[in-house]
Amino acid sequence: MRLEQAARQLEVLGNPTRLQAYRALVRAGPEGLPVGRLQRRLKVVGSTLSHHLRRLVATGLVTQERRGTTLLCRAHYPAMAALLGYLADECCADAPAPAARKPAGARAEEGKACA
Amino acid sequence: MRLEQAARQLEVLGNPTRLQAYRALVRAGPEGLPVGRLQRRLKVVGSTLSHHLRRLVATGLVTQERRGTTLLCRAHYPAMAALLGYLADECCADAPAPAARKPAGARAEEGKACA
DNA sequence: GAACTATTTCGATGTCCATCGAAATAAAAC
DNA sequence: GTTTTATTTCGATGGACATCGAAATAGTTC
Repeated sequence: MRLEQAARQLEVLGNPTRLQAYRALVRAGPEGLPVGRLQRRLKVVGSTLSHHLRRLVATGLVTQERRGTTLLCRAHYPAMAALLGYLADECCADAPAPAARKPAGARAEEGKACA
Repeated sequence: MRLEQAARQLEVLGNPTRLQAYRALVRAGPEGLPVGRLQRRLKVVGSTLSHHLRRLVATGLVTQERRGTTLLCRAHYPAMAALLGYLADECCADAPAPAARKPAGARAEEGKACA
């Protein structure tokens, strides 16, 4: 059921407002950004942003940490790496080898169209 | 408005059935798969699969080509690469350099957390 | 052109989601 | 403890989507 998890994360990233927020966090790096700064940057109503951040956190793409009165948000990079890997890995895994037989134990590298 | 395009593609991939179909095509490699084979593999009603494929094609993630009576579907790898790049690129671009000043013209490589 | 296979379009149904404003909570400052 | 700032929860609204079965279309074969 790994597919379900990936689909959930992709769906969460598939909303323009959420994608914008997530990208801002990715750009911000390990220091992250507080909710308020995100809100001002994206020009979105607070309650709406809160809703979106909740979904990002729920799927493991973003983490939050209290910092006094503000809430610090950070992109969770391992989750991003896993998701990208899920999409890119096994590319052409089922493709018939163009000419040569794949040697046993070797990953099919020939014909990789998504290099 | 490149963000809108990326969000649309992510949202399209964010449905389990569609993600399954897309992954099957990615695995299949450049040869692609006909609709009927996808249908049997995913065990999904024909009309539903047709609906999903239409969305994958509409966002440029999949291409189709008539092959006699069957319709051949292929993952469009440049689109996938562009989407993955959109997510991964500019990681930490806004992050303050930890110690050294970034030399002018050089991309901030230090602190890249998503390597 | 009739029969057959492959795929799509249509119409209907139920569900989930984005967005907002107002009110509620959390934490700090005074 | 009251004021102030930061963020969330609540409730409502309008719109989009997934799924299905039945009927329609495209293309092949006889």
